Amino acid sequence: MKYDPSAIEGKWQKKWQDEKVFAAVNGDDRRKFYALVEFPYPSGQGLHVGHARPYTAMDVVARKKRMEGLNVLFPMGYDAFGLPTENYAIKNHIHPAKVTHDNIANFTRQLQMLGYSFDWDRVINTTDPAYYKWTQWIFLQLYKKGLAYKATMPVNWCTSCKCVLANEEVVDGVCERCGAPVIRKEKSQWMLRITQYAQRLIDDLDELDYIDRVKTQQKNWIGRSEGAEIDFTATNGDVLTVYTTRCDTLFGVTYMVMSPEHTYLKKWKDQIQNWSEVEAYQAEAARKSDFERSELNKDKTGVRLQGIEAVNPATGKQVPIFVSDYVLMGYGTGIVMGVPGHDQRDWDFATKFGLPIVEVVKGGDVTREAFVLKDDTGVMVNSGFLNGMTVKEAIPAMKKHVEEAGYGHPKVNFKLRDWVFSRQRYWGEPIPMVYCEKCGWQPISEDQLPLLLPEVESYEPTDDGESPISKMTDWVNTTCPCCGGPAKRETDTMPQWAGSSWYFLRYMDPQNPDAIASKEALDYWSPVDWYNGGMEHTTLHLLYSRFWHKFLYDIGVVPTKEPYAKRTSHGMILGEGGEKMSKSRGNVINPNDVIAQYGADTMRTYIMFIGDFEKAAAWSDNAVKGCRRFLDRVWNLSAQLTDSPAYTPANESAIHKTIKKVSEDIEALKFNTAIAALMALVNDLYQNGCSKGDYKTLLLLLSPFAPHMVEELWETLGFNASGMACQQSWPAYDPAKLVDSVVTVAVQVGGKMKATVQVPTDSPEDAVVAAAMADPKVAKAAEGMDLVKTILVKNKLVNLIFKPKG
RNA sequence: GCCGGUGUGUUGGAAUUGGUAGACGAGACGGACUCAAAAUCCGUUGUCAGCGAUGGCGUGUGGGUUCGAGUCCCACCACCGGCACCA
Repeated sequence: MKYDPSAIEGKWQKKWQDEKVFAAVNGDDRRKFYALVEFPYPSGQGLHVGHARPYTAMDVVARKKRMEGLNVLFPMGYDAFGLPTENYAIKNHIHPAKVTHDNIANFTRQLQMLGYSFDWDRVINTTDPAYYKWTQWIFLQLYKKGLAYKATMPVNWCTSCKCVLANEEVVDGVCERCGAPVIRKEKSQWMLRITQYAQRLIDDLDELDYIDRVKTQQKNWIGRSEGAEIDFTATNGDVLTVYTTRCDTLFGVTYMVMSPEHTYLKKWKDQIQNWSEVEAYQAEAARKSDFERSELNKDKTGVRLQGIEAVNPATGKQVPIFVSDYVLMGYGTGIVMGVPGHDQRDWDFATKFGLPIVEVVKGGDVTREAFVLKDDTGVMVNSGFLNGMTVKEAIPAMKKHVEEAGYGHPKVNFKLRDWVFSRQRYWGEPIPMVYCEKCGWQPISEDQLPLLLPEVESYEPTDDGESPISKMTDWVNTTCPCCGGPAKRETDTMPQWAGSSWYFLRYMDPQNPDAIASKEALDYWSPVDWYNGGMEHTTLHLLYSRFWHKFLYDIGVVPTKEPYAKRTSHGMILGEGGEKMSKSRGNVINPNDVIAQYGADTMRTYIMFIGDFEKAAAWSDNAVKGCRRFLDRVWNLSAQLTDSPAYTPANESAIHKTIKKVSEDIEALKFNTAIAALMALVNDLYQNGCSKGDYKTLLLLLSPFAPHMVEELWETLGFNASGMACQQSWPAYDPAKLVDSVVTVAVQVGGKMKATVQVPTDSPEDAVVAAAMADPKVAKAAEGMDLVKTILVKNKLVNLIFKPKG
């Protein structure tokens, strides 16, 4: 019989589902293993090969772990709130809930066609009120602990989505989603105090098994820096606090700079003699987007304040104060001390405005550029009591000094900003807050959850920048939970990232009406043992969900400090020729087409074989054919088996080696070499003949990759007395069988490869050298020479060093 | 500019972590089967020189360490990803 995937794949998918073969069991005695992949956003385009790579990888892991006897939780769900669905709904006048429902049905069908071993009874959907009830509940807990607050501040505003974006969602000055320019806009927003967790989000990375590039990227994003805050005094008596990482250069300060947004400016209005000039500069700065301010305009601009100066606390000298947009209000204190000798930006500014440049660290030429080195090569000069110290000595000395003198203290700063949590859109979780003129913002009572998203006529974003829900006066007008008077509901909704910040917890107990999940379920399954997902989520989803989880830990809801014990990441799948897959390039591969042409098992095997899992890989139709050929060869081999249940002696060592290789490679994400090893084994089995015993092991090793085909063969060959292939124990190897009786040893002469010789395994050095010397090529090289040294690498290599005789 | 990563045949990629470079695929070429094609099966396939056995060269470039370097060290080049006026 010929291998015909279309005839067998549906049959096994149905069987796995009907018999709930992959159900995870809460509280089971077996050791648990929680394998997680990022749940998809159910877009209208359906599943693409980019999903198939991580999903197949973790499916392989999950299937292997089950065969190893573990109680595996491998769930799937849908992260369905968000803009694309809403935009589609607007365009086609279909309710987003309906769009979501249809897209989910399509995704589910596609996922099932690939034969993934998800526990389909645990599917979740972030737009389900029974789910987002708990997203809202978590928000209320954050609010109660003071971690959610409303603030009016300049925010990132996407001009096309007409919506606020988080810093993490702005890429190169444009909206991460739609590519439209992002401008600054003053808006009152719900914010989450992720900055309060900044230090812990860095520290706790140390205990986690995350790949290094994820750790470093998170650390860089959080951006910790150690420095000091130092108080200067203005001539009008106000205190000007600056943040600096180079307090050693305090004697080199020749001016101060304030951000145009600094509140002192308004306060000083009457004392600033050139106020109109300052005001004009402020207005100009406000007009620029952040992008223009940072990217395009590295040329320094600014205005000197007339009438107020600052006093350097170290020297007592007066220095001028400037306003310049190279100082950011959002970092440090919004005021910077200008040290042009040792900071390139300050040097540029000082040069432009003709300010003095004082050298306080020797080693460079401050007339040409700033000297910024922080190592031991620089020695302090022109710096009072610091003179003669290296920079490394001067920094702690100065920190100590400012603290004792009472005008400063050590300070740690982070680049991480608080998380802007409001979106002016319809398709998201309503924020369960009410505004009362008398009582201010009030949380709705928990027994009112879920606060349902109201039906509206139009999902269009409004031109005034308010959510479409704001037009639903019936819903908006409510009573104050505090005083019972008239009040209005918050009409902004939560961002896309809300529902995904805790979804892995819900899988543990997906139907629980009384809690996120039961304590027993949380205790049993926490933490996620292995989480694989895209690098693009490192500073978004991954950071946000760690933050929420730490908060839930603090309030006693979850049992672990961290949600994910292990995090790995896959590379992108590119189109044929190495270009990014996109509709406009017309090089998108649809998994359905691949399944129709070659079968799901070929799709799965190829996507694992395509290359290094962590690196980007280009699709190749020809290489897909190669994987199908491999599966055909496995299938056809079943027609020529010898009857023996034992391993064929000629294959025995190869089989044990393959078991070891495949087992280890799956754990190490080296799926490509695991499959290569299976291919090599099949080549051997064709060469040496294949017994039923040989074949059985081959099938088990192949089963995580090509499960449908393996089950079919398993059944037709009558191996199924003890159940399906996926229910068998994972094959074990015997270390004793890994070694061959004879090994091939490479012979080098002076480090150059000359020959190979066959010797019994573990031969002693003299025997190997003797065998090597017997080789004609080696013998020729040895003519007229003395053997002065030999180096033996057991069972591998021998290197012979000769010297001319005499 | 800063941080991280990568660089190996025609091609996707291997290499037990310092020990036979190019496993396993793809492609190409040759052969078998076939009236023919497809499929399948069997070979060959880094490069240069040579009819040949064989020899030289070869993992981005240049140095170094070592008996031995794709792997370690130094300097550089190219590409990819992240961050970027963060004081």
